[in-house]
Amino acid sequence: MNKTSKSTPALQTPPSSADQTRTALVRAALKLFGSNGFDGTSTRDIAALANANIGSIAYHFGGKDGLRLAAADHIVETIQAIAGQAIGNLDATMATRPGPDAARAQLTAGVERMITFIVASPEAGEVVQFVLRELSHPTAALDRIYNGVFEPIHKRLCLLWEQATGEPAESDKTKLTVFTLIGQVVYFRIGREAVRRRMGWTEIGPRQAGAIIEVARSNLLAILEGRKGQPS
Amino acid sequence: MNKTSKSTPALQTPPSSADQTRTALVRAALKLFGSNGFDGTSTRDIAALANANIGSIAYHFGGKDGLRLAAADHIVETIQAIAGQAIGNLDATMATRPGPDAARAQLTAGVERMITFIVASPEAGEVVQFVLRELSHPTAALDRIYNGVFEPIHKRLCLLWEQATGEPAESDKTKLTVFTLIGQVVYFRIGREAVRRRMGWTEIGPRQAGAIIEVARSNLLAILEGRKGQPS
DNA sequence: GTCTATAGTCGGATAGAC
DNA sequence: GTCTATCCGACTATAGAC
Repeated sequence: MNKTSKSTPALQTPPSSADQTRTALVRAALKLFGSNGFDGTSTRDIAALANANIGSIAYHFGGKDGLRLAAADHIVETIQAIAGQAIGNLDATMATRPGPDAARAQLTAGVERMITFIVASPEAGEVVQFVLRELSHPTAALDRIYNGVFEPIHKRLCLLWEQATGEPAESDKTKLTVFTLIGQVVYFRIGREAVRRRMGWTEIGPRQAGAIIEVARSNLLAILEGRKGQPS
Repeated sequence: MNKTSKSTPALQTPPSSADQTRTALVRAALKLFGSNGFDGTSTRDIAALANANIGSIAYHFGGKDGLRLAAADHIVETIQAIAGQAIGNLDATMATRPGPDAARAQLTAGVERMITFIVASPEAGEVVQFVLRELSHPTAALDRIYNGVFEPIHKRLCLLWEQATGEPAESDKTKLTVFTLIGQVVYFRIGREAVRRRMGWTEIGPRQAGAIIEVARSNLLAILEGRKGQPS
């Protein structure tokens, strides 16, 4: 370790040059895996984008597969941080037991934040594409993402749904309904190009995200309203 | 791989004529492109699955890219046939101008048939995955699919929406709403693995599709109801 | 029209210098 | 820990036999 630090080290854990290489490789891998797929990405490209050498991938992660797992873990951390802000965590909900109105407010706020992230954040593109590919061809990386992201967030939303409507959180109907809520949101990322063309938009930025939020919120409220008078 | 195996076709028919070879190659290509992606599919695999030889790809389609275009055209034909049954075509709607109730009935029937195809049909998996990849990295194949499938079907649904709710078909709100309807359906295909795990289902067959249809129909009716009392 | 052989390129993994 | 050189396998495309 000759040069101690290229840039200002963090407060608590000064990143060694090894850690910096690891992080750079994971970020580059996620970007490229998401964009071009696992097979479509060469270790050479990853190393080049991370400003690292090819051998460092084998050294730090054992190989290309190790990088995929590391990218999955990175996604879990990223989404958990965002979802924690957007809809809180499971334990908090169990403890506070918000009333119907509070639960509705949390649902609408959560949907709004989900859209903002998924539609407007450039990072979400890579993440969504990465997860999509894992969903169509599951590897060990999907297990981590499912257990760390899908299941906890979905359970959290089901719980909010129960408190907003009275329908049991773990009933099939509630679970499927929550999936439809998620589906109508993520579609604006995966079908982004079709939406862009059909809407005549040249880009999908914050302004367009606002229009999407309005429609999604309107849908959510209508579905909530319908369920009140129509118990499962 | 014996050259004597002409009597055991992999997909449909013994490749004895040029047209049969073409068709077998397109079907094999769609299946493999959808499953493993364009880059993840080798011309060797395609030829093997179609029981054709590698050289025939260059001969009939000029190369791998030509096969992608041919697969896109095949998708357009397939979906147009299904969508024609499910929601009729544009001209028919313009001519008949169904009332609100008839339009609603057509919408619910259309959503139901869309789900049945997208969720339960094995063929839909290949098609959806193929289109998904085109959406994330558009090529000339997406242009054909967008013009032949996305735009006409979306316009058709928007028209039905107008007749069901009174909201102008080509307003941003209507167009976005129709996208959310589509999104909540296709999610059950692309997020199929996550749905399967969360629901504890071992498969997603007709029975499970029925449960999904119930929820989607319930959502659709609620959104329609909400829009009646809440004009754009 | 169909099939084979081959040329040329690019991929991941590894060994070893520094 | 970092980087280079290299091996070996897999790919597309093409030329030419049948």
